[in-house]
Amino acid sequence: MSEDVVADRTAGELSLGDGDRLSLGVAARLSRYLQVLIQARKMGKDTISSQELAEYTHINSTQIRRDLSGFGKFGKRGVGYRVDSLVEEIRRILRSSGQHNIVLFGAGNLGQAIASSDIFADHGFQIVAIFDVEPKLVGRNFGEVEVHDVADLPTVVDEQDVVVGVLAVPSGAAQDVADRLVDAGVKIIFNYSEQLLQVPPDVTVHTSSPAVDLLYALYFYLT
Amino acid sequence: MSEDVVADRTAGELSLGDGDRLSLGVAARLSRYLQVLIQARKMGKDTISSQELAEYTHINSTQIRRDLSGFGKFGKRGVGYRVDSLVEEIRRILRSSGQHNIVLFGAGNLGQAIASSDIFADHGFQIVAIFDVEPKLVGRNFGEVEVHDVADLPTVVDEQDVVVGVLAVPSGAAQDVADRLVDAGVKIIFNYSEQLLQVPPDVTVHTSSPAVDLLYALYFYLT
DNA sequence: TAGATTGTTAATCGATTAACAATC
DNA sequence: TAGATTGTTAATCGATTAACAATC
Repeated sequence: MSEDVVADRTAGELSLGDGDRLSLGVAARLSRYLQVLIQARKMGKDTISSQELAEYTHINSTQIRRDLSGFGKFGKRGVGYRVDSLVEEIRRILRSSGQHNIVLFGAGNLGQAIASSDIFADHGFQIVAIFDVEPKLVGRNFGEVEVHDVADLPTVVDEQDVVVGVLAVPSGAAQDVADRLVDAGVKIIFNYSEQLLQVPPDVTVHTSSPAVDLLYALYFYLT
Repeated sequence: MSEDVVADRTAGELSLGDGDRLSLGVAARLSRYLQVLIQARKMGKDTISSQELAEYTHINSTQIRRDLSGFGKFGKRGVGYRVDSLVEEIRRILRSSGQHNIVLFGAGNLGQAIASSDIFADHGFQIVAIFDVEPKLVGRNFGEVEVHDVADLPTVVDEQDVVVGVLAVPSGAAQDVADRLVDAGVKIIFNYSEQLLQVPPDVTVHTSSPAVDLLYALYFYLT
């Protein structure tokens, strides 16, 4: 099932079933619903109302019902949405039902924290390898993932169909590592450093920015 | 200057100079411009065009010029914006020129990574204390910040005017720590765990969700 | 002058919200 | 039945974009 999506893409297929591409806004919101739903499921919740989803996502409840009803009648009036089935529906819509292999660069504090947590695994992202320039770390394991030598990067990316690279290295090393990831064929870079990265147009960089999020939250507290 | 803002707020003042509150969208975008500008400044850039800002933020360049021109004529035609002065202008608009004291909870891998990095310091957030339930860690220093005993939390929050608490603890401990932070008087919680947190209505929770961001980026890669 | 880039307009599109009938 | 919550409409508001004169 899930491999088909990747296979289709490789084959140049664009229309994968449901027709048109989602708008940026809808895709972003569906992703957030999914996060809350997965967590709610972990907590043993069977059903959830649009109102509850609104509280956790800070998205208006009417907007949530509107977004969901655009794809089908997933809810039950007077009850809410079944958590289980809604997770599956949204995954189907986002084409994220499958497993995706990712690589992690940097085995310092941050890299270890990421490797040991299940934040990525919970959403279908499997870390297949950690890379670090420090030879002493090569061969060690963090959270069941082995640290590999940098030289293995192209092989791993190629053989394991890796599309995403997570960058957990100091700012000074970020551009160099990004270049290596691009050369190896990675198409999405998740940047935990603050460095502004230069990449070719077919590569997407997403920079994590907790302080910016905080600034934003603080503005609304201060006003 | 900057302390006045906080002081005003404490005194219940709402109108701080420029008049109306920004819309959610404008505030979010200005925060992102600021992040890129600060980084660009570090890299020694003097001026930046709306086109360059667009590349780094993924926000349309017309939108950027529009956002900025709403507050004044900050740019120079044919040249772009001066990085230095634009940083100051946006900080003024966002009322974030000052320093804000924050506390960090959790001195594990993630907590140490946060304490040692300057991602928060660069944006005017100073970590005044780290807390951890593990007594062995109390008294140790990470990145010039000392680990305190949990019992000191209320005092630190009160004496240092702490509004923001950063949560870098395992999911299982997150709700308990959130409760402590709320009791101590923290108003904004930055949650790095996946736990869905229950807080009073006057407290804002922001949950970090790298996997969700990735899901979203991947959707646009797959389609 | 020539090239670049801002500031601004106008037109379109999508997001947001309140309200409420349908129905579990 | 009574209460709750969805699905949907209609009306408004803000975001987005192309285009271009102004001007550095």
